[in-house]
Amino acid sequence: MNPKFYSLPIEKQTAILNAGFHVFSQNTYKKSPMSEIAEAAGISKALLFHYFHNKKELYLFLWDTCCKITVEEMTRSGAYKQTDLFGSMDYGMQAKLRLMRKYPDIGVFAVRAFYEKDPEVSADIQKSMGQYLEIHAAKKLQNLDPEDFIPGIDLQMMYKEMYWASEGCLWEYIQRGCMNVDAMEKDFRKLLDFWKKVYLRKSREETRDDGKDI
Amino acid sequence: MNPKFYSLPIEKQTAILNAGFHVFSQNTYKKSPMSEIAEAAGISKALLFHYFHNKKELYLFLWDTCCKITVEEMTRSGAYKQTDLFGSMDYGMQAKLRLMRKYPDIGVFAVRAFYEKDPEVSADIQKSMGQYLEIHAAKKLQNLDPEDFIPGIDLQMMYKEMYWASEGCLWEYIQRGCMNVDAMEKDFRKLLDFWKKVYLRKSREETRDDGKDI
DNA sequence: GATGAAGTTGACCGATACGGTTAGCGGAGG
DNA sequence: CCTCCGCTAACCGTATCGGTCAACTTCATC
Repeated sequence: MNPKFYSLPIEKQTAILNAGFHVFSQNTYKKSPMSEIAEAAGISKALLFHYFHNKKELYLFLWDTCCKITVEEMTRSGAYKQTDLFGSMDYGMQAKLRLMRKYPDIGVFAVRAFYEKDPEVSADIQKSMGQYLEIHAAKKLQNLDPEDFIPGIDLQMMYKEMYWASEGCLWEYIQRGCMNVDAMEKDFRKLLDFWKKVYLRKSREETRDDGKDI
Repeated sequence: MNPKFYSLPIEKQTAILNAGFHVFSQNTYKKSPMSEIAEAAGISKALLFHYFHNKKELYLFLWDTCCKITVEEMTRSGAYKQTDLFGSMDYGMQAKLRLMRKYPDIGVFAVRAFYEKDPEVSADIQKSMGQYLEIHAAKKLQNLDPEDFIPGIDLQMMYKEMYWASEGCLWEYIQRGCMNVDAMEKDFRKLLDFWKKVYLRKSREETRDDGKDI
């Protein structure tokens, strides 16, 4: 990959990145033409080939930057430092939203690349995964105090359920095509509030008096 | 579309359907070649063109059968007749699982087709949507008795959250590529049990004694 | 304003893949 | 033996692909 890419104005750099993310997120690796990427980025195909020797190199570069960017944003958000569960979820969510605002298709690109089966790239993708995978660990659960939550609740299940719900919400926006990040943030925040009210013991105590009949 | 398609042995019919669902779910309409569909169905391209005059006809046929099949399965499941929320969710889930067992890619195909932008087919897709859209209505919420649930809970939010969680769970399987429907059913059932325990008032009453301290 | 380096592109190349057609194979039924 | 019918290999004209290259623009330097 040509280092001159980095001396491009940043808007053009992200334009190229986003064009790549977009095209590769819509189709298989083999069915994603370089010409389409160039057009989406607003440059000529020849220039795209000037920055990246071939399609494979561009693809793997996109994958690498995708991973790097995500990890950076997540660690920088402080989501991993926070000990409070909902707090760290909030920070993590904000980091994700910031990412999607700058790179609308990075999420879909990531999952497609991860499950890409084309032998020309799949091996390299899987090989580079080792470094990034353990970060997402769900060890969050280990240092949770059950006393904070409503009695008898399965904390692992609760966490899984919250993860799925936020993923489901996210996919609803993704599928729609146009990424309205502001509306997404509102929805996520409503989810967080809902969970706090339902799962946390303290907030339950406050409203418990209403329901002591029967 | 050639009516002789229907006189094929049913396994071959579903093989062709699934091949179409699969290929069209992986790529854009334009980037999904008929040859690939034929190969996935285990027949020659020429024969595929014998049953469907051209690509567009096959695509719209797939879309129509997709809608028809789904509506049939959902109404037949009794999910719409049930008045109990979790019961109807259970039935609906079972119907969905039955569908995905028979047509593993029908879900992804449906969303991709719905948001397909290719002018050759998008208009026809959108036109035929009118008939099917109102069925999915969330009027379930109207005849829910708040007394059944824990006090102070936002029922609409609860329903949305449950919907998102099941979608998120489903997408996790879908993205992985291989569709392990049995594992999916287990996960869904665990979700349902979890929700019942957390949201329903009755089940909360039973476990409340454990947590009356402070 | 001449010069040269750097940035950028339209046009091109060989190969392949596409949607769709057709001639013909093989088997069953008369 | 003929004929119908399910089915396919091979084919056709065209479009598209990854990748290259010569030439054009831009712009700083002298």
